[in-house]
Amino acid sequence: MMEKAEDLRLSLSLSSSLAPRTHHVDMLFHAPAAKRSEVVVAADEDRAGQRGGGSDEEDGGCGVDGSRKKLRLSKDQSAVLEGSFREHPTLNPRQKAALAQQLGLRPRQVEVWFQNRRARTKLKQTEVDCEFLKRCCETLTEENQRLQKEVQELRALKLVSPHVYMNMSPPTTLTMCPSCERVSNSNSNSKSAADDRRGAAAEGGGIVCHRPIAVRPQQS
DNA sequence: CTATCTCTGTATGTTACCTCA
DNA sequence: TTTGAGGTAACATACAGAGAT
Repeated sequence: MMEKAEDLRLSLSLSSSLAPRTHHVDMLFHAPAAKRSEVVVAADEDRAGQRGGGSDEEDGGCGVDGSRKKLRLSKDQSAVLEGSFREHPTLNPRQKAALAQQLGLRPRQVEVWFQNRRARTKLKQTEVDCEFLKRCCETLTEENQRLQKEVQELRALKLVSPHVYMNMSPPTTLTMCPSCERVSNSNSNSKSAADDRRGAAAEGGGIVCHRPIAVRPQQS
């Protein structure tokens, strides 16, 4: 694509003329050849853009001193870009060029806008996901506290009045097979939760697969 | 067919600039 | 007028995939 030795020298001099950006130079030394040429092309493209007398030459790209001037996109430009993004979050080269021409921007600017827009979208989604997981966590914590409390109450009841304990209805809406750890709703199947408990107790610890029993504190 | 190289596009993180309270 | 925070355009870097050799 390019003459690499010349390019490397050129890019080094260009980068040193830019604002202090040490790893730019580092990258030119450490990146594979393909990356170096890519960087050079991108840099040249931008400079060509500002030199080239495009419609945005006053505000696009970097100034002659290497400081980068930031273009503020107009409301109309943003609206068009937004609309385009909604239709397709990624652009093919033709769409990019067409959009750039329509908006009076350089294709590179359109490309950058789409990159940043995708990043913003992803960030927003991450925030939403994070909120959702936080709520899940809170719900589970509450549930856990509720169940712990229930366990304590049952332990106390078992000590005070074992007969009541053995004949009471299932204490929770959730049941779990202790061996396979499947959870299901109770109250719907077994003829008697007390039977289950007795059965489990009879089998010395209650390992009865697929036979839902109420979650119980371990016997001590 | 496989390995390697090159190019291109995308994702992600960072920097610099602008606006506004 | 100054200043700090937030938004965002521009840039840096790593990586993946496709095509060529």
